[in-house]
Amino acid sequence: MQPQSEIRLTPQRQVILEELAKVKTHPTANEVYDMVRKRLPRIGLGTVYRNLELMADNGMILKLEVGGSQKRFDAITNLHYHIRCTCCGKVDDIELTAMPHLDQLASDSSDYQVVGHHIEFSGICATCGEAQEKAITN
Amino acid sequence: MQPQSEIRLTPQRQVILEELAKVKTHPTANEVYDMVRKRLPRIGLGTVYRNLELMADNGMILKLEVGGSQKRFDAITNLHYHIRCTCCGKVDDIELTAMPHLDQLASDSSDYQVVGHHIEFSGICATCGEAQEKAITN
DNA sequence: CTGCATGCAAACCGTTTGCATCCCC
DNA sequence: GGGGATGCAAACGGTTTGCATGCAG
Repeated sequence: MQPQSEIRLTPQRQVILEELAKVKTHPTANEVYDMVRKRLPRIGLGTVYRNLELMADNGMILKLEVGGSQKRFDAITNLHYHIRCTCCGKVDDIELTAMPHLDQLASDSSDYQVVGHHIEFSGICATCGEAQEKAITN
Repeated sequence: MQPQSEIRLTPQRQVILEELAKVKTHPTANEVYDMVRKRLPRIGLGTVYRNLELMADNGMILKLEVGGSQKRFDAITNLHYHIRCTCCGKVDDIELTAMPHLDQLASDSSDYQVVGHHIEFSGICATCGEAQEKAITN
């Protein structure tokens, strides 16, 4: 997770990093692409994918492999957990103290070299919940 | 999670269910397809996808939305956790007592209606670990 | 007879990759 | 001038879907 090797901070990479740090959501690669494109209209989608991947490998950002078909990215790299709306797919942080000791338990009860864990809650977000209620009362 | 509506148990569905129950791994849709095809050579991949989805909606099986690009399916539907090999993608069960109370905590600290959670460990499985060591000592 | 289920193939979507060009060192 | 980075477009892998046919109730 620590930097493997210093990577050159090209304008594209810098903008990707800045835009990612700017939001508290956990955008997909495509959403990052849209954000970045406003500042660098000629950037290619491939470049965004390549650099997100690269920066995740370097520990500069976090690649969230959550449920749903798309990967999401996070500028906050310390251990924290997420909740995903099963309705709209939105992903939010969950304020829950990290439980790094779980890794030890998992290590004891398996023949894996455990490197980490992630907890993903699922639920209905406030927005989708309201929409549902409206649909029912109609 | 409880059965929404009884679904008809066609031969295809029965075979899918049986084959899924037979293995302790967590096969992808394609792996299920391969298993089922040995008994029903003319079954279509679309049918497998449609029925896995349907049976998951009915709570008859579990759809695992773990990291990696593919969904996996599990005949064991009670709450339990998993570990995924970051090297080969294999998914195993982790013997760790379920912590259903986490849902309450998440509920308290968010504006979601929490419906559940899943813990996914990541690590290197025994097979991949050995392969790595061999590669180094060579 | 009607409707759901199937097999098949084409479409789809997110992601990756090959390649020619560009730019920094 | 050389090696990595980029833009672009084509390829890819997993999944979904439309449609004609089949079969159970």
